[in-house]
Amino acid sequence: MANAARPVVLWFRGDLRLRDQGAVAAAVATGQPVVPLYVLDDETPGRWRLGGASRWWLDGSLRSLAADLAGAGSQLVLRRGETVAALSGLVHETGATAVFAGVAVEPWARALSERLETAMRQSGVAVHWHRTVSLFDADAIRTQSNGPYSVYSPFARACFARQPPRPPSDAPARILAGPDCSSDDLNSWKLTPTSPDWAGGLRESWMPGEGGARVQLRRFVADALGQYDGTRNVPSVEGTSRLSPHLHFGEISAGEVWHAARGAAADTGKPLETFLKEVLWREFSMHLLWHHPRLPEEPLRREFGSMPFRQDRAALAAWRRGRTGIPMVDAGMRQLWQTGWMHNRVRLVVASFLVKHLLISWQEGESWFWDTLVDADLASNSANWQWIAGCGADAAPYFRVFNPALQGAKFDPSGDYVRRFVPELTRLGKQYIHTPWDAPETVLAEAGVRVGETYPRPIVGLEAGRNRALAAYRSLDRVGAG
DNA sequence: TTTTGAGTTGTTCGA
DNA sequence: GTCGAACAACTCAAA
Repeated sequence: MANAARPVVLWFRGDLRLRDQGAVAAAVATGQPVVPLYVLDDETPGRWRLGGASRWWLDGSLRSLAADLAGAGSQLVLRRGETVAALSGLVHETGATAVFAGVAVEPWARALSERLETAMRQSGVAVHWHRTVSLFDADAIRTQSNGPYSVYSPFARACFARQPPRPPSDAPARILAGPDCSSDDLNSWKLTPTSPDWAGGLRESWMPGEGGARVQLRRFVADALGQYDGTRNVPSVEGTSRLSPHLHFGEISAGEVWHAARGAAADTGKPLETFLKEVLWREFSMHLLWHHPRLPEEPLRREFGSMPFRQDRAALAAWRRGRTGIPMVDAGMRQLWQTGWMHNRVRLVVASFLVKHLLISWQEGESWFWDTLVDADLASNSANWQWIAGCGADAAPYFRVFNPALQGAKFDPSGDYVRRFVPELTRLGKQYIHTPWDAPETVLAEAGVRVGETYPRPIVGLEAGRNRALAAYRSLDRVGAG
């Protein structure tokens, strides 16, 4: 076989797109046939294997990618099992001369990259890495003393001071087809639930895939970006970008999001800056995970390791299912359960409630989010849970305890968000929608609400829970941090 | 090396 | 009803 006819393998991981994807462009630029590959590896990630909602999303994303590849004259190969074995097998079968792939930030994925490189080197196959998920190279943003950042603001300043990301590059029009290879049938992976089929709400809410990502980006930039400052905190309004799952699966590049926002919002200075800072929070989370690989498991500030968290299975179950008796918390947890996503503001409220009012460890919340969020992302999930628990980078002071009733009154004053997800309270007016336990009997009767029967009594008093949390935090020994 | 200013997202209390 | 202070001290980043 002449060398020019030998193919290269294009390995997709958290970058399931053809547009503005460096590994795709580089593989095509070799002029050799390209064998695109996705590997479903449930062994390597350990406890961070894909959760249920993520699997549902992945199914749609892979169908979209396969269709787009077919449109370019190529065919996606699906393999299941340990990644290095799968890749080695494919390289051997096809006689590939090189592998092109994106750089990942998850610790297990980084270790995998190293093992792959070793294995390929022994076979004389080159591995070419490309930055496909972040705006900047993992090691590029550094303090003046050449260390990693652990405070967000200077990190963001450093990002803004750098060359902005390059304009997005187009998807290749044609991809030279490789040799025929065996591929799994995606249906055999059973990524979508059947009995029971709990994904109805997900199907209604989302369009996974590169096409869906671009539709969502255009919609956000046209409809919501101009008012982003005000409406992003109002959960009853679609004021946020809702791009998180698309970004997590790499269906759209962070650079393209950056450019689309800049281009469209030249005259909306403040909202644009606020939105770009949100994009940089994602970047900061990746930065933290890169430099602190234990971030998903251990508190960044070690003195929080002795936090007296409680084991309370009943309370944890009530939180998961949205049966705490606190409307704002229950609405958020039910939105998550039904749609695979929760509004950012409400994530803060439910997370603070779990960790502080219920005094249950942030790792429990992290695990539940991991299984139920379509945008579950190891870096963002762990960094944000640590932040709300007070043990992370740049964390909130311990006495900052969100009051879910007050947060509801402030950001969902009409109660529309609560009523959408907590139908038991549909007929309750806005005066008591966030505090039904305070409502007079006549008001409750009129609304058809019986606290303790049709809707739970609060599983913890807001003031009692707050005081218990403050006492627990005060008990920590802050001497000798780190 | 030392110093200085700054640090996502809040709540409560008392004047 | 509104407003400022208190809630703690500590660590980071940069000059």
